[in-house]
Amino acid sequence: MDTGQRQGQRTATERRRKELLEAADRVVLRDGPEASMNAIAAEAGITKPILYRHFGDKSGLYRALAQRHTDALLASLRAALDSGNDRRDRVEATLHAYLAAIETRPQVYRFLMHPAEAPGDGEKGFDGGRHSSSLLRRMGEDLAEVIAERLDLGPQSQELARVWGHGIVGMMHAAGDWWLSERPVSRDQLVSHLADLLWGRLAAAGDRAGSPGL
Amino acid sequence: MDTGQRQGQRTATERRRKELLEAADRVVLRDGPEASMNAIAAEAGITKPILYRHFGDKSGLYRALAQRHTDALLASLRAALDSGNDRRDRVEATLHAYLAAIETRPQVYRFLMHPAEAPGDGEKGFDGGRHSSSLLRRMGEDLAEVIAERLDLGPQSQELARVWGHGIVGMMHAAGDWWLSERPVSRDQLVSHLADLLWGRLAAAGDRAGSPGL
DNA sequence: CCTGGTTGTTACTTGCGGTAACATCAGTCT
DNA sequence: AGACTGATGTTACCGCAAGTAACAACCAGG
Repeated sequence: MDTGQRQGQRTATERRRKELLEAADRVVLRDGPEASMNAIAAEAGITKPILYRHFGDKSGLYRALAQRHTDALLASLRAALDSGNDRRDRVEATLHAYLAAIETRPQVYRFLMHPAEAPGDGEKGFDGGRHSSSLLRRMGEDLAEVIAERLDLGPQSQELARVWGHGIVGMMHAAGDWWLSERPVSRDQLVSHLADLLWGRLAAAGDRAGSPGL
Repeated sequence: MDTGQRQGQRTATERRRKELLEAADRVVLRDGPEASMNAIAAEAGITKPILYRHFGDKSGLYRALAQRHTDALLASLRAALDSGNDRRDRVEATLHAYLAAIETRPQVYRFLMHPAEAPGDGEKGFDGGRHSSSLLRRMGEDLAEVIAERLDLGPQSQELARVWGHGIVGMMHAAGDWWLSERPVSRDQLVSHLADLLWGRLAAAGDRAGSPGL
């Protein structure tokens, strides 16, 4: 049996792959998501074809790269969802975890939201809005799952949970993106304002005097 | 004085520009945002350099192209915000307007959210998350403005309005994007679920029996 | 007639993603 | 030992897209 050797080879290739991913990571974090395959190969001390052997094409590399960061971020969000004493605490902790992540490593964040899709990416024509980063989708689905399993939402709970999951994630994302680029308020304030929004303060607020009303 | 002639030239070039934009529009709607400058030029019956003379570079063309659609969409959203009888009606009408737009013209939607940024796009390095489409930002700012001028939110109303504007827009966007690609529910249901979320039903829902609580 | 500006062209450069063909070295099978 | 396998690595190339000269033609006004 040659599994002994096969195993050795296997782990060796995987170690190599990991090294390549780390090199790619450095380059992407330094040069942004538009980093060329040549640049990444150079950083790893090799040449292009090797990258292609390991990852197929650019989007393959980027997917592998994205998954590591995505997994890490999702784990921290899940942890935050299990912390705190009441629901508001948990929601605020999760928002904090997300915002802290994008604040401390904006390059990673930018990369994750912008997977730099392959130019010739399969079917053409009416394919709807399939552009979005898979991170948003995964976060939305994960949150939906948590909501569905922990909250009692009556008959349509499945649909509701998914809509809310994606909606809340989108809210967090867009607000975070805007906040990151302008920093008009502190993180604490941002979190608190977003939680207020989720707690229905928009519906409860009074119309301004003399306005047509909202 | 040659202003007469200059004016004539001026309007002529602008008419030409408009024609070029319309050709570009057709191509982008047919081939997606990755349409090449060559293809666009061919559709317009001319060659590349003319496009470059009019729009500088690809991102210039795309910005011009995006602005037309963005303006149209924003106008329809503003109209929706002024319709209806109570606040919930108005919010639902706005959600409907947005979702109807992306539903009936997904290619336009995809293009707007994905401006296909120029490869060498200016400053490098730590530039935070400046990736996002300008449409989201404009919608967020517009909504913030409406909220601030119509709602009485106490002392921090400016901050609150902006956070909410971007947050709500992000919620609408992410939920819409997900919905467009999976179509798990009807548009009416989606709108109603999202409005429920904004109306604080997440905070009000009860914990499921036996769950750790959310 | 000639000069200046606009419209258009062809032909080029540069840089990217991706691939083919070839060389090499390590361990395995007989 | 020597042939076989399979991974690592190379150079050199293809095709294509963005962007840029450099040149040709037309059409005013002096």
